[in-house]
Parts: sequence; structure tokens; C-alpha cells
Amino acid sequence: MLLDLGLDRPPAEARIVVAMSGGVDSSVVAALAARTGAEVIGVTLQLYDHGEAVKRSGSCCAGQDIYDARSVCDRLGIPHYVLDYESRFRTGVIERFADDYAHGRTPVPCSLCNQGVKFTDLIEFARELGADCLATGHYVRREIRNGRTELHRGADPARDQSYFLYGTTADQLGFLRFPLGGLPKAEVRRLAQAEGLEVAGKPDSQDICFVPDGDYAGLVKHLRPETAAPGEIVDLSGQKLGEHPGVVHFTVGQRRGITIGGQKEPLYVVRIEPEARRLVVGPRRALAVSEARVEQLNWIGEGQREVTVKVRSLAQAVPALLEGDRVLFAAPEYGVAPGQAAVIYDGERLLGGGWIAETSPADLTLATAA
RNA sequence: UGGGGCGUCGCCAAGUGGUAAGGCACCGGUUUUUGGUACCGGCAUUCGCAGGUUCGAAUCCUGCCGCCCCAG
Repeated sequence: MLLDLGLDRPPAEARIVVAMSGGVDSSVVAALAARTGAEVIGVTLQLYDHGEAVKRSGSCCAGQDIYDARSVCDRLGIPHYVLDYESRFRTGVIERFADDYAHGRTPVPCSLCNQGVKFTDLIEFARELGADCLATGHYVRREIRNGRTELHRGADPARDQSYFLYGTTADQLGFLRFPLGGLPKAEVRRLAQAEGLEVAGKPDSQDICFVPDGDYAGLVKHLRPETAAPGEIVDLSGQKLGEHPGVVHFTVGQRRGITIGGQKEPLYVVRIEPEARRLVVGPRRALAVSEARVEQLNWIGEGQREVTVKVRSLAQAVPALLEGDRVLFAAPEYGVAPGQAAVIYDGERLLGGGWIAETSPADLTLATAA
């Protein structure tokens, strides 16, 4: 497979920076870029350095993964830089992750990381290196249509990562390249093998990369002890049903962990009131939301108003009407959690998105709690 | 210490002679570069305890224990 990154210069004169996590995807990007004859520079961000996290398969950007990225670069005969971004990752991603829980929100750290550390700081670094572009292993497509640069979902629906990249600005998009966006994952692994990359069989990353052993609550508790303070669980009318071990363990729409039995139907977290350390729970129908207000909207579309919106990474994009900073769902949407991203599409094309700040219940007769 | 009612998995609850439904909770798995959701699977050899009747009892009988209500 021969890569065409659509650069202004012929490959032989171009300089390409590749963001390398140490995983299969970005390694393949580096290999494909190197084949074009361009000058390729691999860059890996060191984002954190927990003793345990780095041994986990599925982590990225620390310890073993940095070593893997370096090995790939050695094999490809390209230079490899490691940037120490631990400090800015801590303030830009981890601290905000903890803050969100402290405020009863449910964060999307992957989006924060992409927007900040990767697409702001790393792009700046690549530009300083005089690069023509920054290539990454994300499964999204950059398409030129009618002279416009658009961002589309990855061709492999099971791998599409556009949800986490909604914050990409037009300026960033001009500089970014996503060579894997049109490929299925299986093909990427085949390419890795064909290139003889030792990471070809490495497991996919998953979960929150900076959380050792998946215990995100443990990390948040450490940073924001108040999130581990016990409190009341109340129903929609304010009646106490039980107690919870700390708001950090819950998110809007969550069912498990409430530990209240004897009900006719399951209880879900409807609302989190961190200042009162209170959890408001109710039946599934109380989760129905008719609209959401978003903050810090990023927009790379035109004037589209009839759109589809994803309120969580694995959700279906559902029809909605865009009105300023409000998303009006065509049909009630369930489990819309403040802190998550509302990501806006026009078919396959990503138009932008924002953080969900607040939601309006679809069934007002249920929202009676004080 | 008169009368009435009840005691089935952590919770709610079916089952009144034929060999323990279901829901909630919990646990496990699947899915997944966020948290969740959803889906699939698991979860009482035993029915407050002890006897008895019966081929056979959670279901009938006796006693005891515990809880609730009414009346004193």
C-alpha cells in the first residue's frame, strides 16, 4: 500500500512527523510514511509513569510502549523523539478528569487528551520541527470535498474514533493526516505483519490509559477525597432509599452499584448532586432526555441544523436539531450524562461537538425532586 | 400471654399435597481507546425450628421460637 498524504511537496522533499503511541496503529502509520520516501520522524509522548500502568497491556504512552515505539523507529531507520508531557498531561487531562467527578460530571479523558496534549501541543512541536504534517493512527478520515477539508468517521464502523476527535479545529485538520481511516483493523494488523513490526500482535488499547488496573475511582479518590464521601440515595421525590459510598462511583445512566433491591424495576442514576453528596435515582423512563445544552462547542461544519448526535462513544448517532448551544433530540435519548461529549454529524461527516453541560428531562412529571 | 395475621434466596414475592415462578440486588462473561448502557449466563436439594400424617409436604396436624396488628 502506497500512502498519499496529499502534501504540497513531493514526498522526497517532505518531512512527516508521526505520533507514535507504541501500538500497532501508529507503528503502521510510521512504516507507511517511511515508504513514501519522505523524511519521517517518530514522536512519542511520555504522559505518565505509573509502575503498574506501564506493565498493563492496553496502556499507551509510557514505559514499555515508549520502548516499543523506539524499536519500530529503529527498524524503520527513522529518528525517534520522546517528549516529556507528563506535567501538561497531568494538569490538562488527569486533573480535569478528577474535577469532573468532583462536580458530578462524567469526563471523557480521551477527548481532552486529543484536543490538548496531542492536537495542540504536539502539533505545535511538529510545526516547530518544520514538518509538513502530523500523521496519527486514529481511525477517522480526512476528506477534501468541494475544496473543503472535512473530517469523516473511520470506514470501519467498529473502529471509528471520531467521537473522541470532535474537538479538532479546522486549523488542526489542515495539518493532520489519518492514513488508517479508510482501513479495517484487520488490514492494519496485516500491514504490521507485512512490515515485520514486532508490535503486530500487540493487544488493542482500551480503558483509560492512565489508570492502573482499571480502578479509576481509586485515582479520583486520591486526587479529590471528597468524591469518596458517603451520602444519601434518594428517589425522584426526595425520599431516602439508601446510602452510597461516594459519588465517584457513579455516573448518570448507571444501573449497577446502587445496591438497592426489592424494586419492581431497576433503578438508574438520574442525577448527581455533588455538593449535597446526593444521588438521585429513578426508573429508566426518568432517564429520557429531550434536549441538552453544550459548552465549548467546536464547529467545523457550515450551517447544518438537522444533524445526528452521539452522546457517548458507543451510542448510535440519533437525529437532532441544533439550536445555538442546544441539541434538541428528535426522540428521547437515554443516559445523557453531563461531562460527556455531544458529537455532531451529518451522515458520515463530523461537524463538531461540545461538552454536555445540562439536560432537560423528556417527562417533566417525573422531575419532582427538590 | 384474649383475639387475629405472618414467617419461602440479601430485598420484594408466587406457590394450599406431587416434588421451590418471577422481579430487584449481587457475581461472571460478551461488547468497547471514556464512564456507563445493553445482552448472555450464574445465583434457595430448600421453604423460622422440631416432631408427626402421607407413596410423597413449603403446602395437612402438633409443639416451640420470632415478628406484626387489634383489644386490655
